Amino acid sequence: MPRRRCRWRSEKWWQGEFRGYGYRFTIPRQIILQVLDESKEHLSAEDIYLKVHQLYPAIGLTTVYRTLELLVNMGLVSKFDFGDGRARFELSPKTDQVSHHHHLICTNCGRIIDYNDFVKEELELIKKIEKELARKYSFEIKNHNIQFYGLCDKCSTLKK
Amino acid sequence: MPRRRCRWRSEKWWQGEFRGYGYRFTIPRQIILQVLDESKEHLSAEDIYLKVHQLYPAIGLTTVYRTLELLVNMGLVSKFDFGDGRARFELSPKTDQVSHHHHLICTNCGRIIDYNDFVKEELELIKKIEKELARKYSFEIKNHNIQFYGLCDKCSTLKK
DNA sequence: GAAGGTAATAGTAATCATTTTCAATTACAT
DNA sequence: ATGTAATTGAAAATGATTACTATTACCTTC
Ligand SMILES: [Mn+2]
Ligand SMILES: [Mn+2]
Ligand SMILES: [Zn+2]
Ligand SMILES: [Zn+2]
Repeated sequence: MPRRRCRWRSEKWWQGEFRGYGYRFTIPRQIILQVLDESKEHLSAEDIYLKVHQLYPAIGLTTVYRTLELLVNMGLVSKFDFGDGRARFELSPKTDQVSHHHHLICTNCGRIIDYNDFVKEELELIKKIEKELARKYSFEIKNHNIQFYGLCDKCSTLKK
Repeated sequence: MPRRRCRWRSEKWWQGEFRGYGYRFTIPRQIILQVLDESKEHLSAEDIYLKVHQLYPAIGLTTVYRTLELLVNMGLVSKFDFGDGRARFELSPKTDQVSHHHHLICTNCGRIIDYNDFVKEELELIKKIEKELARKYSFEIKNHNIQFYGLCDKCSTLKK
């Protein structure tokens, strides 16, 4: 019978990331990562704050913003703008079970659909583009953002 | 010798668009379009306001915002978010001499590079994706947004 | 061409996501 | 256990965008 390590909050692998960067692995940071890890949605800073607040009411909104910025810089979290005036966050693909995907955004109801059907082909093209642009513009690509805007099934039929 | 039509402000073709929609082609709208037409940059609402203000000081910032929203809805203008907290605008590709292009964004200095080297290939892939996603998710794609983040030549060498 | 009705406008105030400030607390190497 | 720099939370500031309201421009009808 495997001995279960006694731990109040699960010690995910990313604790090591923090140490590597010389950052402290504090309770707010743990909780915020936990919340991100447990959600499949595209949470805003305030969404995250509210969930965090349930687990640990002492944590302030400012800390959520600060931590998210840190996590984005560390590459653990991706930040998106879906056009509704607030930033959205999700755990980065490499981070976990989450696979690399892109987004469909309904401009009517705001629904976000993750898709990764074509991500492989997209990534191939991107890799090619990346090389050429690096040569032509001496531009060092670190990241990309691909999203499609339109109408989801419900909104599409509704408009007819 | 071609007779030059006497006109104070050039009557661009988009005047027709307005009438088609049942909108008035007012002076603020003309000036704002003119400013967009004459600029190759990616202007924020305030950038536009300042330029407009030089030509026609009576026009207010609110009108700039309202007009931009209208123009975006009409499809004459494209709105972008390059991550610096303010929206950026440019005349839509179909509109004019402007060709369809995508953007490279330097995350260090904020420089924006237009490129259209691969846009053709990208658009082919997009068209394909579009069809499949429309089938699979019943999602009606109207628009897309592709941008690359990284370091421009200057910032790239600076960091070494 | 004048009156009436509606769309559009300018200036102001309000909103709201995000940052900044700063004193108090905490993690953690010693 | 202690010292110290990193981190935090509350409050205030910021800054882009939007809402409100009175005024104006434009178009239609007489
Ligand atoms: Mn997603
Ligand atoms: Mn451009
Ligand atoms: Zn929808
Ligand atoms: Zn740069």
